[in-house]
Amino acid sequence: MPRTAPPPDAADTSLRQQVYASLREALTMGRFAPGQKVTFRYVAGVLGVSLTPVREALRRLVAEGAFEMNPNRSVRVPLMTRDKVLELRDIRMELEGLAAAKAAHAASRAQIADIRRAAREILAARTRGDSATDRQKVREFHFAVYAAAAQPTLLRLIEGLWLQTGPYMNLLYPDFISSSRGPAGRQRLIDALQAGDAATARREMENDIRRALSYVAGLADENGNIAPAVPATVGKRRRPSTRDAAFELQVN
Amino acid sequence: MPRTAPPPDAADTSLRQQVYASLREALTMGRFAPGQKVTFRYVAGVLGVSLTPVREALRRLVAEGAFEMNPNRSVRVPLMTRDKVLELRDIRMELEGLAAAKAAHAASRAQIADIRRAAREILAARTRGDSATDRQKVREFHFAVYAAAAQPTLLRLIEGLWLQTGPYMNLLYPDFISSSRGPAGRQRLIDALQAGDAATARREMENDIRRALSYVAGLADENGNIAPAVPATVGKRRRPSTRDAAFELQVN
DNA sequence: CGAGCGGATTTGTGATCACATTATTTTGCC
DNA sequence: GGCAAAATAATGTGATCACAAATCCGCTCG
Repeated sequence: MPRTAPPPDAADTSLRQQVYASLREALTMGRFAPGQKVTFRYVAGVLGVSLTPVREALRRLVAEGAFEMNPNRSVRVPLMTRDKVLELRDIRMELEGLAAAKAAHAASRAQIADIRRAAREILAARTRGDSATDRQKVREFHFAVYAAAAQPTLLRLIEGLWLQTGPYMNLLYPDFISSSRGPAGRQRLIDALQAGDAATARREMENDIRRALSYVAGLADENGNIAPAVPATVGKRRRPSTRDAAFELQVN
Repeated sequence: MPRTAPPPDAADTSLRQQVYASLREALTMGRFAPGQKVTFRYVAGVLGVSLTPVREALRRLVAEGAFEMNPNRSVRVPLMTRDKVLELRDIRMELEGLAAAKAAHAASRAQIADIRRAAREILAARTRGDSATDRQKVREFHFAVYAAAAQPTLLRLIEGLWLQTGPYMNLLYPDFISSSRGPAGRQRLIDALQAGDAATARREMENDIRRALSYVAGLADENGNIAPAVPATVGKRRRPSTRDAAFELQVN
C-alpha cells in the first residue's frame, strides 16, 4: 500500500511486474518443487502485497505454461514428462537454431565479445566444480547469442520456453556435464557467428539443445515421469503452513 | 502417448476467459483498427463486466503480443511493420513447418479427412469469390494440420503467432490469392501427410507461409509501415464515445 | 495567433470486500 | 471402529473504492 513515488523514467515498477519477476526468478532458480501447489494468498502473504497483483502475475505465468491450473482451481508447478521434454526439445531446436542463424548475420563485435566472455566463464566455473555458477553462465551464454539476433518476438518466445525447461536443467549436473564435449561445440558456434556462417551456427545450437534435452528425457521412469530437479520434501503429507518457506521471495 | 483431443480449457466459464475469448475473436476478425487505443473501462462497459476480468484478459493479450502497452499507460493494437512481418514469417516457418512434419508421423485417418475437407472448402469459397469464408477455411485447414501433430505446447505457440499476424491476413485478398498456386501446394501437403513424408510436409508448409508473408512484407511503405487490414475510420480525430462500436463484443 | 500553464477529467493500479465453490475436518450413526 | 454426511475452513473470482499519474482542455500571456 505505501508506494513511494516511482522513479520518473525507470522500467515497469508496478507491483504486478515485481511479483511476476519474483515468481519467475524463483522458478528459474528451482526454488519451487515440481508439483507444488501455490496459492494466491500464500504468494501475497510472502511478498506483502494484496491479491490483485499476484493474480495478474500468476495468471500470466499460467498462460505461459510456467504454472498450470487444474479445472477445479489450484495453481501448481507442472510436472515434467518425457513427452513434454521431447516436445520442448524440438521446439527449442527450431527457435534457438533460428536465433543463432540470425545472430550470425547480425552480431556486432561487442556482442561477440560478450558471448566469448560468457563461454570463458562457463569453463572457469566448470573447472572449479561450481555448478550453480556454471548453470547461470550457460544461461548467459545462450541469451547473449539470442540478444545478438535482435529479434524481439523470437526472444520473448525463447524466454518462455526456458521458463518451462529451466527448473529441470539441474538434472544435467554433474553426470551429463562431465561427459559433455560442450567447450568444442561452443567454440565452433562462436567461430561461426564471427564468420557469419549461419548454417553452422544453427547446427551447433541445435546439437547443443538436442544433446542436453535428450539426456533429460532419458531420465524418465517407466511411466514417463521425470524426477524434480530438487526433490521436494514430500515425505508424508506435510500440511503447508502459511510461513512454509518453500521459496524465498522479495519485492525489494 | 494417446493424446486424442483433450480440451485444456473447455469448461472454463470464468468471465476472464470469456472476455479473453471475445477480444481474441475481435482481433482475429479484424474488428480492431491497428493503432486503436483500447481502454479497460471501455471494454468493461461494452461487455457489461467490471474492470477485474478485463484487466486480466487484456494483460494476458499484452503478454502474448496481441496488444501492446506504452510505458505511460495505454493499451493499443500494434501497428505492423515490415521488420515485424519478416520476423513473424521466419518464426512461423519454423514452428508450423515443425508441426507439419510431426503431423506427417502422427495424423490419423480421420484427421487427414478433416484436412482434406477443409482444403475442398477453401476451393469452394474461392470459386465463389467469398473471401471471408476463404480466410476462415484457410485457418481451419492450417489448424487441422497442427491439431494432427498432437503437440500441445507447439499448438499454443502457433495460436499466439496467428493472433499477431491474423488481422493483416486480409491484405492477401484478393490480389495475392488470384495469383496464388495454393491448391497444388495444399494437395502436395496432404499427400505428404498421408504418406508419412515429414520432410515434404514441412517444406510445403514453409513455402506456403513464406509466400504469404513475403507478399505482406512487400506491401510496406517507404517507412516500413504496413497499412491496416481494414482501414480505420480515422479521417480526422474522432472522439470515441463510450458507445463507439469500433468492435462488437458479447459475452456469449 | 500561438505557446505555455493550471485545473479538471480520464485511466491504470492496488486494496478490500462479498460470495460461490472446493477442500478439509469434524461429527454422528451403525 | 469405519465411513458417510454435515460443518467449517480455504481459495479463486468478480465488484467496488481510493488514488496517483497521465491526458485533455480552456485560459492567459507574450
